[in-house]
This record gives sequence, C-alpha cells and structure tokens, in this order.
Amino acid sequence: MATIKDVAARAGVALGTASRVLSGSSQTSADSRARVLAAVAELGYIANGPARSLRRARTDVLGLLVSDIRNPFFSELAHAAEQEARRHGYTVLLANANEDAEQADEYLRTFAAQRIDGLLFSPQSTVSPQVAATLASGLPVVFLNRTIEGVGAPLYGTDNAQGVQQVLAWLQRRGHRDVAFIGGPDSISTGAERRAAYLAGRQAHGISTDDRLLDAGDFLAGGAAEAMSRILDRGVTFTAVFGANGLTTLGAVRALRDRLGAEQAARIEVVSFDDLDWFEFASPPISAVRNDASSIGRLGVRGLVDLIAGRAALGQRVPTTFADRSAQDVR
Amino acid sequence: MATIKDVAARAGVALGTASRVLSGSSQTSADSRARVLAAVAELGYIANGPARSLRRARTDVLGLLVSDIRNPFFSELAHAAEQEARRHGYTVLLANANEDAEQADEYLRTFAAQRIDGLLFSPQSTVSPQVAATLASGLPVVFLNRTIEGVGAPLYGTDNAQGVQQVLAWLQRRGHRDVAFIGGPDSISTGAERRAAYLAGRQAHGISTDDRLLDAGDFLAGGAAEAMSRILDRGVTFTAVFGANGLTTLGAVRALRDRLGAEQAARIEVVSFDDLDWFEFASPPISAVRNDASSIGRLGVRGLVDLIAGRAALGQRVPTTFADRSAQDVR
DNA sequence: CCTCCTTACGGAAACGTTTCCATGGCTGGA
DNA sequence: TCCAGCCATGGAAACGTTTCCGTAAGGAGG
Repeated sequence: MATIKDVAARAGVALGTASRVLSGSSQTSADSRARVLAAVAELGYIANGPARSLRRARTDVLGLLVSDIRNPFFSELAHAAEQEARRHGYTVLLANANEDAEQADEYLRTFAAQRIDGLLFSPQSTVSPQVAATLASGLPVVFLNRTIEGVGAPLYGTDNAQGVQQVLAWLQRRGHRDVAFIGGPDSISTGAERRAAYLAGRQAHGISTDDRLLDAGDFLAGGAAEAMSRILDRGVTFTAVFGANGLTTLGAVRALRDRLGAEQAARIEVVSFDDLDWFEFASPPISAVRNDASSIGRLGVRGLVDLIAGRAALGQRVPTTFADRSAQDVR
Repeated sequence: MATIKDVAARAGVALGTASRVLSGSSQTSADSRARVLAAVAELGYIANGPARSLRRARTDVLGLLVSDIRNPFFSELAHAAEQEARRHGYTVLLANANEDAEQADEYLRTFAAQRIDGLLFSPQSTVSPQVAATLASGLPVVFLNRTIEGVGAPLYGTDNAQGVQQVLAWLQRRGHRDVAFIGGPDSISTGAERRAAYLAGRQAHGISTDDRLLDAGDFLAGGAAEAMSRILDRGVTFTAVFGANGLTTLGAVRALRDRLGAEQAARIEVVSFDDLDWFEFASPPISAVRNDASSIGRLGVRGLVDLIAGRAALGQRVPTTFADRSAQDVR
C-alpha cells in the first residue's frame, strides 16, 4: 500500500509538503498542490487512518451503544445517526449490548481502546464500574432515549409525557375506562417515565385505576406476553390494552390471541407507545404513538458534535405524533 | 490517559517488557508479569488501539456494508455478525449504503482508510470503480446474500431456489394457479435468482404463467406498491400474490388494500419471501419463507475469518424454512 | 571450575502520519 | 539598492505501540 512518502517522492516534494497539501491545504503553492494530487491519483493513495489517529490524538469515530439493533426503533435511530455523523465527518462504530450489562461493559472497553471521539449511549438500567469509568473519563457522551440519574450528560429522547397524553386522550375519545397497562422495567428510565405519566394522567382526568390492570414486562415480546397473561389470570375485565413499547404491544397481542382466541381478542382495542409498520394491518388496526427515532439519532449526533467541539449541548425531548387508526371502524 | 510507558515505569520494568507481558506474554518472568498487571490495574491502562494498529499493520476490525440496516433482515444479520465477530476478537464497523452506489463507494473508501482486516459485503447491483478497486486490493472479502458476477469471493446467502420451491409447493397445495409475482431488481442477484427459480419451477410443475401477472419493484415498499398497482391495472384476475422479499410484500399488501379495499383485499392470499414478525397478525395471515439471517451473518464472519487467516472459504447456501399460516383458515 | 546454552530483559528501531522549526528565496517599501 | 518581512519548503521530532537485537545472568554439562 502506498504511503505519503511514496506520494512525496513521486511528486518530487518533501514528505511534509505532501502532508500539508493533503490535510492542511495551507501554506502550499499551486504547483506542488497539483503535483501531489496527481501523484495521489496515480498511486491510488489512501491515508493510513491509524497512523493519522495516533498522531492527531483523535479518530473521527463516534461510538454508538444500543441495547438491541434488531429493535426497529434502534435500527432507525442508528441509521439516522450514521447519516448525520457522516455529514460531520465522523464514522460510527456500532455496538449491541444485547440488553446485557456485561456486553455493554465489554464494548465500552473496546470503544476506549479504539479511542473514539464521543459516545452515543442508550444505557442499561444498572451503572456498572465500567460505565462509571467511561463517564468519569471525560469522554464526550450523550444519552439517547434512556438516561442514568445524576449523570451530567445531555439526553436526546422521546417526549414520553406528551406521548402518554396522546394515548390518554385517545382512550377517552374511544370511551375506554378499564384499560390494561403493560409497562416496562422501572429500572429503565423510559419504563418508569411512561408508567408515571400514565398514572398521573389518569388521576388528572379523574379516573381511578384498578391495580390489577397494571403489570410490567421486560420491554420484549416474551415478558410482555407473560404480563398480559397475569392480568388475564386476575379475571378483571377491560376493553383496551396499552403497551408501553412496540415489542410489549406485540407480546400483549400474542397473549390475547393465544388466551382468548382471535375473535375475542379482536374485541379488545390495543394502543401502543412506539409505532410498528404492521399495526395498520392488525385487526382491528392498532393506534400508536410514533416516536421519531430519526430525529433523536440526528439531534443526538449534533449534540455530541457540539460537545466534542467544546460547545454546550442541552439535550432535547423530541415530540411525538399519534397515529389514530381507530376511526376506520368506530364501534 | 496512561500509556504503556507509564505502566512500565510504575512496574519498574522496561517498556519492552511491559509490552511483552501485555501482548506476547512470552519470555516474561512471573515476577514482572505480576508487577505489570498490577500497574495496569492501578492506572486503568487501556492500550491505544491506533498505535497498536499502526505497528502491527492490522486493526482487528471487520467492515460490514449493507444496503439498509432498517431492513429487518440486515439488522438481524448485523447483530449475528457482530456477536460472532466478537467471539473471534474482531470489532465490526457498520456502514449503510442506503441502496445508493455513491454512498457505498464512500464507505469503501472509509473502510480502506481505516485499514479494516476484512469486508462483509452485500453489494449493490452496479460495480463501481471503487468496488472494483476494493476487490482488486487483495482485501479479504465475503459476500452476504448478494453477489457480483465473476468475482472470486465466497457467498454466504439464502438458498433462494429452495425457498421458491417451498412457495411453489404451498401455492399448489392451496390450489392457486393465477398468481401475481412481484419481484425485485434483476440487477440484484437475489432478485434475478428468485424470479428465475419461480418461472422455472412453474414450468416444471407444468403451469403456464401469464406475463401480465409478473412485475418487479425495487425491493422497497414503495416500488412494490407501484408494481402491484400496474398488475391490477392490467385487469387480469389472480387469487394469490407472491412478494419476492419482505418489504415487497408489505408494499403489495398496501396497494391491494388501497386499490381494492380491505374486504376485497382479504380475499387474496399473500405469500412472501422473507418472514416479518407481523405476518401472523395480518388478515388473512401471510405465509412466508423464513431465511435465516442469523446463520448467514454468523457463517459469513467465520468464512471471512478463515480468509484472513489464509485458509480457504467456500461460501454456503443457508437453507430456508417455510411458515405456513394458511392452515388456520382453510378456504 | 569453566564454558555453552537458555532465558528474561533493556534499548532502540520502525510503523505512517502531522506539525514544529529553521532556512532560503522573493516581494515590497523606503 | 538594501533591508525587513512573508511565504513555501525541507527536515526532523513526536504520537504509542510491537518487535528485533544484543547482553547479562543463571543453569547445566563436561
């Protein structure tokens, strides 16, 4: 592979001059510039990233650590983050924690070894020593959608309160009073926030909530199905189900079908925090809060870039919209 | 940030000895080993990856270039690839081509600059100069699911012929003779293979195919909906639709609904290459070929690791399974 | 007891950049 | 015409590793 030394030799200039043409682009004559660029083209020279990173003490790489890239929310977010990062001259190194604190730790170590310039982080519930070390190391960090209490990094995430308000308003319009709520882990900030907003909102509307209609899963389909099942076991009646994230809703719908049969299950209206593209095809269609994963990814990268540049980043709550699919078959 | 020099000083050994303990771990006494490891722990030393990469002329990074990470097939594949790579001591750098040849080129350049050790590649249709240069550079490459004609890199991908056979068998069981086929771009190898297998299979079954029932989109929902629309415009009757990939099926279903209304659309059975997790909830449920993205990702990484180690890699066709969801409501 | 071999270690070179410093030539003003 | 100043350039140091080479110490064998 050609090095800058080869380029310089071919262009008939000193190594330093070649470097100035390629990076600094200052202090160079038009003549040497032309000759260096010609040499680059002839040799197909591509600068050695590691060498450059070593010398400049920066890598132009951002780390993105999410819990599961297979979750459509995160894959959309990752896509948007990557596009935005590219526009700022950064490459994104993606890591999957697999909802597993140990893997998250391992990746944080890998990121540290790679000397990433900044971290986009959607944390687990627990604060491990490695997480603490990362946050203490002075590395620029922004949180995406989930945060850790008491850490001074900005959060870019869904406006959970607004989304839950939209659900509550919809429930009221549709005349649902007895609603089963399947939440997520309280240890994840979004789980706690959505549950709190739901209960507070009901109270504000002056509706009491039967505790037997509340349960929580793990934000995955399996745990949500079990939670739904437990509610059914309690023998309380309800006319609607509210799933606190996309996979939770999927699990709930599955459990309803399995337990009640398709016909009975179709009598229960379902509403979801997170919109999945098949909700329009469910019967009846599932209404949902759409949270804007793309904007979150984009804004998160912008915030991180600001942080790296030494500017302040304040974090932002991204507004939600509501996809009301119930109008098509008013009861 | 602590360097290996600091570690050596604190351990009271020479820099070279510290390095030997940390990497080679050969030719070191138990005493200095213990002291170096203690110093590492005390200082929280994490080796500088770029410096190491520069010296060793390898990065332990694999590049993964897919067309769109939001496609569930690729996000599952990426997840599996990442897990497998980690087990072999590699990190994965993920790039999204966005089904755009120019972006793919740009990422290939970035990969080259990063000096990745190997490339997992799900190529676009066109062979750009940059792609050619990459393939010619001697970088170990494996193709994932899509290939480029005449390139000597192994392919790890779905067994398209088998999957299509499963669809044809199902169509026959269900008694469908007039089937609309929505394919993908012929320029993408999977598009061409699935179409060819479908037509050949029908012929083998002795069923003629009305050309007006064949059309193709772009493997995205939008293009597929347009293709479906064109078929409807031709006024030919059909009792089933076969979508050549997941998003194609989504687009087709959408177009059927929009054009015919939900009720009429439900009379047409849909079958898909690629299974999406909502197909079970569609009405009627959509049967589908499941292709094993995880295995493809895993096997691809293993093949690439073999290639990097100088061993041969042969490529592999991963078998499909078929999710028959029609039994639930036999007509 | 001496010599030879092994083994651990210290020192230094090398990887490919960027950037600092010094030098030489040229321009412009007095 | 001379001098001050600027600009482009060459040369070299530095980034943090790994690895090569030489050497000293220690053990074994004669």
